[in-house]
Amino acid sequence: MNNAQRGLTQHMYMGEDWREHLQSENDGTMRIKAHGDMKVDARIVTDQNHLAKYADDRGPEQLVNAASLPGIVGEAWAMADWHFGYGLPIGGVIATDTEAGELGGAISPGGVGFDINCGVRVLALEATIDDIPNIKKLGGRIAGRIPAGASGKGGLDISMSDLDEIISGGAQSAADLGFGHSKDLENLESGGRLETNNVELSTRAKERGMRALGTLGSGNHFLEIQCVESVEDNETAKHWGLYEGQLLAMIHSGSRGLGHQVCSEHSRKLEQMYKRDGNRWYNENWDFHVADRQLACAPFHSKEGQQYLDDMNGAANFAFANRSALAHRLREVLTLEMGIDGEAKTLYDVAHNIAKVETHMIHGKNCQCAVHRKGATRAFGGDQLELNSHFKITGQPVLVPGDMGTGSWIMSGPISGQNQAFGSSCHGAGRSLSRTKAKKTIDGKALKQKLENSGIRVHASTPNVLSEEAPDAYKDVDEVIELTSKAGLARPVARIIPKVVVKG
DNA sequence: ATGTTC
Repeated sequence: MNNAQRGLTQHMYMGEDWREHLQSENDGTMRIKAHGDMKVDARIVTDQNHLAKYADDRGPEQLVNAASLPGIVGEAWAMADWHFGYGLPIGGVIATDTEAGELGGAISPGGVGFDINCGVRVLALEATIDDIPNIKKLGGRIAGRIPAGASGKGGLDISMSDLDEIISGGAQSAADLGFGHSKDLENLESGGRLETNNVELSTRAKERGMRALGTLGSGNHFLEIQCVESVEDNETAKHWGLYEGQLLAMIHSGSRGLGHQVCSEHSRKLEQMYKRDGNRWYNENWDFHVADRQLACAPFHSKEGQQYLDDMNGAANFAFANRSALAHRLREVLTLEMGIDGEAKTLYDVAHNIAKVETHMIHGKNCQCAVHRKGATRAFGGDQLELNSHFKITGQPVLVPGDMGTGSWIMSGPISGQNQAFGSSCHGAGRSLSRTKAKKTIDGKALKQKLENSGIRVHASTPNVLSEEAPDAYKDVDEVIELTSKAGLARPVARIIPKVVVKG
């Protein structure tokens, strides 16, 4: 039985009761007042109109379930691109008090997701579209250099000791191995490295990692050469060196099979530690109840909680190194084709599937939290100590991929202070059609032709991935950005359109 | 998301 099937047979939902507890906040969000087992209110970045469009999506039920997690604080959030996921909806943000109860509040693999440290890196080129002599040729060269798809071929040749270095050292280790510049590091979330104490990855997880460094993966992962279409915030764009007509490269990838293996093993182990108790699930060692077995969790300070945190951080480090390796491969092509390699500077690199220990103000008091962001981008204010001082007067760049036909956005966190969603923002447009439904209804070949007619070069490993990832399979990214902005989570800086799309 | 089923 795979994870999805295991989940489907064992989860338990609270149904549609939440609709009776729903109220509009008229600030780009709606609130579900705590009821039943909920310990906190839930907030969805949406409005009546937007919510009605996705009435079939069971994400809000999952958010209600998450609001009963042990040690949860503040509110359980869903970003504007939310949709149904494993346990917690994609777009979910939950924070638990690491010091709640005897061993601390919950840390949950399902609250992070399978692709640990899936994230986005943007490189800013010192070039415009007119500087590319032959975009078709460039697209072909990039597609030839960047392995994409589920084949698992084309990873960089590394030794087991290289892999161990990467798991503990992240992007720094990738730079040491010759993949990427060390000057990029200050523009990566957490410097491209999360602290690990005692990572114990399985042989299988490591085997999957050995083959995958420098590969894009499939599904919604991509590499795009993009063009800044419009600047919405002149001052911020100028400070970041962005201008209309400029070329960017956006890399969207994660920890590949290694992270998937880590999530599978920990969620499986924890799920087995919960037994049915009425319509909930119970672990008597920790006296923890969860509404959905897919939200199986351990206390933050328990052996199991700390081991997940360590292994997750190791997988996150692999993902940072993977995006470094992908950027390195891209720079090699740009050098060859355009002679502009080293000038492709890293604007930023940010995770959108991760749990991090952060301090946040809860009811007027500082609280150390395990912030789970699952399909949610960190969006820190400029005064947060972790950020490169370059972002002090703007806030952190928030990189939001849209879909391959419409465009993407670069936003910014607040100039100072933290937003109300634990310093988080949306991570994309959000799916509106399931992969299965998209495959059935969208003709991949016709879509490729349509995109190419509108000036977008598309390289995809299979026609199916085009159907699954078609613009029509996604929500309207501009509407998602507008709601995010209205809720005060992040502010739009620039809208970006694709020129070359490489997809798995 | 995923060597797309342990």
